[in-house]
Amino acid sequence: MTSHHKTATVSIAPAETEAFATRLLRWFDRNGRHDLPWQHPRTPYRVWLSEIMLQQTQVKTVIPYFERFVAALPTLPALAAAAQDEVMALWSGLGYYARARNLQAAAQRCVERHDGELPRDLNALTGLPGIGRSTAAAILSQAWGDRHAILDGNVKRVLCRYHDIAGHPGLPAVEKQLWTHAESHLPDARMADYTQAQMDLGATLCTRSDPACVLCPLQDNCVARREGRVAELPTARPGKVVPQKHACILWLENSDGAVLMQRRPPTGIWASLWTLPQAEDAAASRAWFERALIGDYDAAEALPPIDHAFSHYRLRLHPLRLRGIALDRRVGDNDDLRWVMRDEFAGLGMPAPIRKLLES
DNA sequence: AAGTCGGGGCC
DNA sequence: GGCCCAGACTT
Repeated sequence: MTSHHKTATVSIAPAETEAFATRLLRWFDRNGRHDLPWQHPRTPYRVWLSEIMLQQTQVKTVIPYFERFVAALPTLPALAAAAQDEVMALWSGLGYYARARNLQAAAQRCVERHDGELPRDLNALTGLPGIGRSTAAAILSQAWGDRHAILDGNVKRVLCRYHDIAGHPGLPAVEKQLWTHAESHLPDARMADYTQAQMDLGATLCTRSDPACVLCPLQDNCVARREGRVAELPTARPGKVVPQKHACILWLENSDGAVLMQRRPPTGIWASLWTLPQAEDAAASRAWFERALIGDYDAAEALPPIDHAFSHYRLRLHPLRLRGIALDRRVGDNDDLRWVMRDEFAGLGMPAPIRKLLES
């Protein structure tokens, strides 16, 4: 523990509190992002969708997904009424697929209990699946201008530096302290702009590496800047060893050229997505094949392995390709296992590495 | 408090 | 290659 580390008790001078929001808003008017897709029009549904997509995902990545999603499902009731496969297909490639399932479940609950609209209330929003405290605050402030603090990755980074707070921001004790600071800086007006301004500052100036402090509207009061500690804040997440896992996947085609695909279970990795039949090892792969299919397993062509990295483990997929296969009549084509033609791929939610393999 | 959940951007 | 990103949820 270093001497500069702050305790949980904080006190903010009123002048400094005012300076934070005032300077940030003045900077935002000239230098903020005013042309993001969800800002025009800035409806509650579009703000909500953008906030969910932006969880752990950069703006640049989200934009094309957002445009495609709102074009297909332009309103909350449309999302609620859509087929789950359509929602998953629209999300396919974005990752963290629980976000998509929670999004639709929340939409359906809004139709049932909130007259088809997003509730304008922090606790009601937090009670919906996929919406936590920060996302609820971001929705309320941007959609209606309500006065709530957010605390996302951008704000955490800015506040850790501005107040010189050490310790990984994901730790509950540090996070609690950051919430206190975030609440203390709130302006009395312009909440939508203020919320966007914080994110813009974190995304464009107060970046993780090589921040542009000389351009920062908060540089005069930034403690880390004054103390020369900007580069070491926020404190990095403690490292962890990620395990390496393996799996065999079967790329099977029938005489029509259709590919056999399987829907994954509703929980766990790639939940509810369509993927190639997968087994833990070669023996299990062969056993499944011989139980379900008619064909010569030993004639399969081994394709180069595919390496895929998750946050908490690495996966090496070993594909086997085999053509001219038929399903055993006792197994049959059903809701969770079916032959898919190439022109149907776009309509199915598939893990990114599987889609890449099939479309290569 | 720690683990589970993707995929891509960027160094 | 590693680390992180407009986090939430489960255990």
